[in-house]
Amino acid sequence: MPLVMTTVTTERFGCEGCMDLDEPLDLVSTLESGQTFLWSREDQEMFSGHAKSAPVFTTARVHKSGEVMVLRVGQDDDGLFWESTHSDAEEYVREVFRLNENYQQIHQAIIENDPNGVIEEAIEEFRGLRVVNEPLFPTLISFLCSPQIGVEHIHEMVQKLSAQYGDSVVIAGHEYSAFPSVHQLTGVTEDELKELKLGYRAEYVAETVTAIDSSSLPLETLHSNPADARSHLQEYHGVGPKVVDCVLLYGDGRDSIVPVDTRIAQAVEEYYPEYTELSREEAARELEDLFGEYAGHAQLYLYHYWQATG
DNA sequence: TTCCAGGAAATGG
DNA sequence: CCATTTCATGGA
Repeated sequence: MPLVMTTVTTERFGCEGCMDLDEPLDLVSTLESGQTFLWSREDQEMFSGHAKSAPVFTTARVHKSGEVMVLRVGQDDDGLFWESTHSDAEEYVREVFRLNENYQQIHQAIIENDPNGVIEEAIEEFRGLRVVNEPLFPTLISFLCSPQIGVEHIHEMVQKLSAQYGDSVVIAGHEYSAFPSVHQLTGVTEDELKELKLGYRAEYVAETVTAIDSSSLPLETLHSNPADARSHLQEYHGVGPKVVDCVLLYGDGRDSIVPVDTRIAQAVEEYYPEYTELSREEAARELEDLFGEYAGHAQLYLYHYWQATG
């Protein structure tokens, strides 16, 4: 189990840039609402020369060169700023936050398909909330850890997995760890995972990692087989109907998928009562039919809207 | 102490 | 096939 530990002596990450945003982006609601658990809010000032009122978020992940890339983002009135160990970090930022998407078009599509106007209200209230586009494997393991616990607790588990088994770098005395690869998690026992307080989810993670590792096809091939991605993922121990939908929406860029959890089920009862009698799986497929190509975004706005009102 | 937090597997009808 | 129970953990 190779653990890469690189010490970088520079005070700063070395590279930085900024982007004007065509559409609003709310980092807090986007990164702290249970879509992704790969970013951490850092209690420190914004980097060089920018306002320090807004929160700053940091992640570490494996760069395409194989090195660990640390990436930090923050906002002020001038736009979205980033600093990183790697000069091409903007590509990663654009991918995660879908900065190249036309959000007016996405919003218009789901508003037009909504029979009762809730989605339009939710978009108004949560302007800047976006569906993230994160890597597949970390997203799968994250949501394997998600049943019956809160967002903060899931985040803790994911950060512990990263610190324990992932590659890391040290910058100015702070260690940043990327989420481990399939290979790095292969062979980790259920007991070791329970020491990280995964509880009964340790069994899910251990068995799923083993299954992926021993499969002849890499996990990423799911992206080119969207038709049977759902049934394939659900063969993994611990991956049920809701987890698989989260993985497809947040970890495979499939905008039309509608995960239905307890909160969405409550929102359906309130705003789409014609689906109340259906199972969650059936309701999910009906909502996808209703909202169309960008139904997953409608789900995210509805999730927040119902949290705020209920 | 009890209840709940972005559920899923195992069991019993 | 559907409904019920059980599964660890931490925080309120």
